[in-house]
Amino acid sequence: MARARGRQPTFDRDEALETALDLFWRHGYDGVSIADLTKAIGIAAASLYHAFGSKADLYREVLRHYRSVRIGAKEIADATSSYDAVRQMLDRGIAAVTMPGKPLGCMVSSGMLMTSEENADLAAELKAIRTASRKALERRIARDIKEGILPATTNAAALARFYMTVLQGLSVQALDGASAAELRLVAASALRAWPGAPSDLL
Amino acid sequence: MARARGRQPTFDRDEALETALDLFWRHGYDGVSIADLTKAIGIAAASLYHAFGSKADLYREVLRHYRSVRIGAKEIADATSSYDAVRQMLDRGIAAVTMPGKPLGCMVSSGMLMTSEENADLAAELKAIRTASRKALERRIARDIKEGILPATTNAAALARFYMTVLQGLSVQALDGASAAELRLVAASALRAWPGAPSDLL
DNA sequence: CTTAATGTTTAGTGAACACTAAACAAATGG
DNA sequence: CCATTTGTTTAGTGTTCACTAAACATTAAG
Repeated sequence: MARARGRQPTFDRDEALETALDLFWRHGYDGVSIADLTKAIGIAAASLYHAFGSKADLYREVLRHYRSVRIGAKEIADATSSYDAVRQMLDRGIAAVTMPGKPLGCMVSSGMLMTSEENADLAAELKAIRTASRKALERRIARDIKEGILPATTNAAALARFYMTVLQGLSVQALDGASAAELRLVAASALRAWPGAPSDLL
Repeated sequence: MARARGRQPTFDRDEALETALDLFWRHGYDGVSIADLTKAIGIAAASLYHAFGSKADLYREVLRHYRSVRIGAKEIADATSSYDAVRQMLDRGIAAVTMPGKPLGCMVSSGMLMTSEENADLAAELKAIRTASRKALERRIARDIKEGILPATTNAAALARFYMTVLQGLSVQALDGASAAELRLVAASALRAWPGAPSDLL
């Protein structure tokens, strides 16, 4: 496999994606302009379009890169138990929304929640990602119910939705300045609602 | 008190605020343009500026109107118990984010979470509202601890933050299409984490 | 009726928006 | 060297952005 034929790019595509990730993560899709991106990356607008297609396509690629580093449907399905899946999801979620040197919050949990109709397609893609995670958790919980690990009276859909609710709320809390330690206490509270979790009083 | 001196407005100011509320609620601050507002209200841009000052000022007034109809720091402080405050907060929150005929989600919980730096001041005002609610709940819980209603080992700050986290997550879930009934099950799960709540297994 | 006050409209401001045509630059293959 | 391929730049496109100056319209006070 020889080198590509034409002129070589003057910028590192992965570095540019990281730069775009930082901007989109920090300011959201609407809050970042093409001018912001080209200035931060250090290229002309035409180069950015040549490399990434459009602003929406760049956002999609940034989002794919962002998601590849964190826990998703696959990790949930592969967890040793649904309780462990939830614990891991919350732990990793907290780490993700409070990473030092990175923007606060989560691009998926807090991204494009309210946006114009012209960006409705991108918002729908984010919503689909959130829904897929919830469904994966629901399936993992249902499996534990079928295997008798969780009581038969457990409502898998409701329990999965509850922990997704907490996860999404954690992103808002991080954006409002909560530390990882404070969020771990929140996660601990949430885990007290797990079916069969010990009550500390009475 | 006689009538005002000059020409009478041709539009109802409260109706205009309601229209602006619907737009901002549905599409967020960035997702609504002055052109959107003037078209929906049915007035020229100059009239809107004459009546409301600026887009940011209009948003502030819309937000004040929006908040006046829902539970805030005062209702939390006046609740008969911190548990009741939390239960009411979740119940009313669910009703607010799933009101038929109204936009989904909550302007405060899901508003301006990621925005450009030029709107950082508005985002900070929303953050301040969220923080004030959390602090009010924390004080209400601390009072119940001091009065012996809650165990002395209870962490008021952590518990308040947990239920604010759930409340903010509920808004995302509503935006993603969850029904009020589904969200009530989420709230029920969350209340199982209350100190001394009965565990349904062992 | 005149004056003052207030709200309206038309018609615009300059700036920023996402995006692109066209020419130039640098690389490989023959 | 020449052709081809690819990425670059400059210099724009038309549109939309939030916002406003100035003239006109309607009201009450004097």
